[in-house]
Amino acid sequence: MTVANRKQREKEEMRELILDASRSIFLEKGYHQTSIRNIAEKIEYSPGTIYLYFKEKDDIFHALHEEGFRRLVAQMETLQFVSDPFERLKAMGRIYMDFAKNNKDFYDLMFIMQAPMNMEERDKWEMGDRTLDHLKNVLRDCQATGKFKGYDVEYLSFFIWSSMHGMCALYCRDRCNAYPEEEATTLMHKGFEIFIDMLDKM
Amino acid sequence: MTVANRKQREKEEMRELILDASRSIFLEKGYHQTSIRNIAEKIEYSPGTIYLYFKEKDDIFHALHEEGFRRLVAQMETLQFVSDPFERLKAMGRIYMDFAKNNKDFYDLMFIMQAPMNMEERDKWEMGDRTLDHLKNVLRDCQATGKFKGYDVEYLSFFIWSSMHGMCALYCRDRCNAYPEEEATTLMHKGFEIFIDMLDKM
DNA sequence: CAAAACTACTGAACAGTGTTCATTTTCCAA
DNA sequence: TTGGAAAATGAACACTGTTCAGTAGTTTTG
Repeated sequence: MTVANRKQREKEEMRELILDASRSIFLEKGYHQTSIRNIAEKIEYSPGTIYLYFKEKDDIFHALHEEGFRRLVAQMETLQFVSDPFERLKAMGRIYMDFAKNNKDFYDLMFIMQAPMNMEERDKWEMGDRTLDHLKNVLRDCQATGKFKGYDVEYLSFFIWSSMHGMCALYCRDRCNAYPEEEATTLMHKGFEIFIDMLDKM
Repeated sequence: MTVANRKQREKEEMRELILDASRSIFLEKGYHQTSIRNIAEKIEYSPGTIYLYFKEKDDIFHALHEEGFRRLVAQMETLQFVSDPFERLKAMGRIYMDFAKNNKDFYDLMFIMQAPMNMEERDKWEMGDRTLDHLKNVLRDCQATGKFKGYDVEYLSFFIWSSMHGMCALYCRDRCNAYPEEEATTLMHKGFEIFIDMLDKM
């Protein structure tokens, strides 16, 4: 049994080794430079070996994608200390946007790229679902205080997520250049302010 | 002179031929299947020939990207018949969203992909700028009627664009699957309704 | 302990990618 | 008709993801 256990653990360690290498290349040189051969070279194994631990390249990115969600969920942890529902919603938005600003590549991988989405249906979005459920719950809490009365939480959550994602996606994909006079982060900050203002008046 | 003219015209025709082939492969099989060799085969020329008309592959996608903007601007034409500024803003949003729904791949190319953005600075976004200016003008018209009082048009336009883009981007990149119970187009429609509702109360 | 079985790993091979460039073909004016 | 310019070619280069026959190392069995 102990042998099987060690094997199991070694398998896990190897996966982690591959993921570490992949993450570091991905964050340093971007998605397209993160090739199987580059990863293999970094961990000093042959390219074929990687396929003994991941079915295909996108599997690696799916794993990193999940890691991204774990990071985001971790950032959201502090929300439990914000008692007022609407304040919690605002804080949630701020955390979401800061995450995109500080983890551009992870955000891209999680919410924009197709690569990690080409998976079997199972646990495709387990982590994403958790975050979304979190948002829906905050909205329901808001509704309990009389805010957002009459709105369907499904659609309202989609709209709020979209508004935040829109700013983050324009940021990640360099469309903020459409405002050459403005700093991208300023646009996001001011955009967020307007959004909050708007939700307030709702 | 006539010979030079013809040469010029033939050059233009060849570019158009390449773009037609590229567009048809792009719309049928997606970005990654649109390879130089596939395009070359379709127009029955060798791969090298394409480089006599486009400096690099992304040049082709930049051209298609601009074509997308011309299509969108064409759709926006009808807006001139909507006299009320706020109604015009709403109509603009509807047109924008319908464009994304009906031209998913073009929308992706225009607002999400990096490919056509890797260009020299010149005329990178000439068409995009025009659309954005259009939005800003509509917002200024709204302000002239007392709506959106006190908001900076720069930031307000960014926020409004972001909200619309967010829904369209989640749609294009299959993140609407986060709502397995809902049809993606329903989400967009309902999301847009909430957005309008919100702008109304602003 | 030796042989057989199993596992981990390799790296060449396949089919594809964007891009370049010496060579050939085509065109047109003198 | 000929010579020079313009246009087109396709092989070559350096990559990509992925597969798989073969090898090396470890474990189990006789």
